[in-house]
Amino acid sequence: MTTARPARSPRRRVPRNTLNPDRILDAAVTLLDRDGTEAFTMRALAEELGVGTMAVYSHFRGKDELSDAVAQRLLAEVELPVTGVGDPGDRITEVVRSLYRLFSEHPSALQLLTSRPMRGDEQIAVTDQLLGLLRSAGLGRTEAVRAYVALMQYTVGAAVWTTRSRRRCEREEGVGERIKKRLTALPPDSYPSLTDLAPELSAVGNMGPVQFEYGLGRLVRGLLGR
Amino acid sequence: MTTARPARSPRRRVPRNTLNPDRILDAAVTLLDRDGTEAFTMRALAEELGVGTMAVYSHFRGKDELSDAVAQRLLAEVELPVTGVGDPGDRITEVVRSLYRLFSEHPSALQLLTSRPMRGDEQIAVTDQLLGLLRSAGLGRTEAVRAYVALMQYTVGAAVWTTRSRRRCEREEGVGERIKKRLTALPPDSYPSLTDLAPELSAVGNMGPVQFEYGLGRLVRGLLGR
DNA sequence: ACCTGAACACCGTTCAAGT
DNA sequence: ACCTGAACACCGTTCAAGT
Repeated sequence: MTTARPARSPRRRVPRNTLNPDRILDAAVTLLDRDGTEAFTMRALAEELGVGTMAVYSHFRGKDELSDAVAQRLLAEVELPVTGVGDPGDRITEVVRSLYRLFSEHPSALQLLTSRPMRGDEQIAVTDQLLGLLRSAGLGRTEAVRAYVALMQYTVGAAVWTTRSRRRCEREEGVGERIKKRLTALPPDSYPSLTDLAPELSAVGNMGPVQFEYGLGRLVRGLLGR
Repeated sequence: MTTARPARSPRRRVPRNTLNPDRILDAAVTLLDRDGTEAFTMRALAEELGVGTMAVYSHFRGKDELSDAVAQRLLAEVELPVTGVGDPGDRITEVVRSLYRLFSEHPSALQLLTSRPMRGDEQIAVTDQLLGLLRSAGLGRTEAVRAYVALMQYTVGAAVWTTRSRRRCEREEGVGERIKKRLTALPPDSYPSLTDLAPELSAVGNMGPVQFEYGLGRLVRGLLGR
């Protein structure tokens, strides 16, 4: 029959070989950045690509394998500073900062990267560089590993935190004002610091990078022991 | 007809008022701790409670409202040290540590707590206490707020990281050995630090609390500037 | 008021079929 | 080999109905 389907899309059979892993990954990243993790659906992805839902399965075993590949591709974007000179502390800060930038630019990458083990070459290169820098900053073997993990933990946490408060600011209007109102309405006897610092607290929402720099700087200082 | 259903459960109509918000929350936490976030389903929850799927909807508007309530209940478990004396740095460490413990004991709470804005009185009390301690440690108004956020970010990140690697250790056998093998197999010329520190790196998986203490100690030191 | 099942619009994925 | 639609077992939720 030629009766039109419920209008989903007037797509006819697409020429063969229009799809390949790269095109799929591009579309996946686009979809993820534009609509977020919960909209990252095999069906939505196929729609984005203008193909049938099952077409993607010819190139990836399933959503899990696809998600792994997306994480890989995003990690490959992290640019490592090649400059071999300079204060180790500064260079550490640089590498970690570029990781944080990745998470900020691709908020949904975060969930992908934190919800699955970090395999892959890109991750390996970053790790090796950081460990080397920490060692050359004078840390012992175990200490360097601990410091590396602490840096990763802080970065992931900062990114999760930032992403969440940014999402909130986008969704609701005038969040800062509302927070301030709620804080100043609290009983000062029970919550003296909270009411006192209401102005500073309500401003914290939209200062992701500044906040990250602050914490990272202090953490590096604490880790390197000066 | 009296033909048995496909055996889902031989449940008959349950007496009224067997359900209440508290019982539901208990079951939700149990389910979450036992089977994880992805198994936390309205249908599974109903099964756990021995009621029909829709029974829960008489007490919560939907899964979102229920999830909020679960997050609330878990936060209420955080015990705040009431001791009003002692080094501010130590007391800060104590509060943050108890937050981390909450996340460790209820891994799935983490996703709940990070995926939605922290509203609720429990969160407020923790925040006020930390801000007060940071101020009494000599930090300025803005600095105290920044330090508070940095501490939260580190805690969330550490919890996410720990949870993930623990899940991985549970799922797969002998992860440490496998990681070590993979690391020592890498070309030492390209990744000198990684291959050199293979023993320390492969041991990092199962030392959550120790690692957390290390990073937290250094972060606090950096934040308080000594 | 509280609990029920059927039904709806989603999801990932299997499978047999088209080209 | 690559792409297709139908179908299956899930999901959250609406709705009319039972008690």
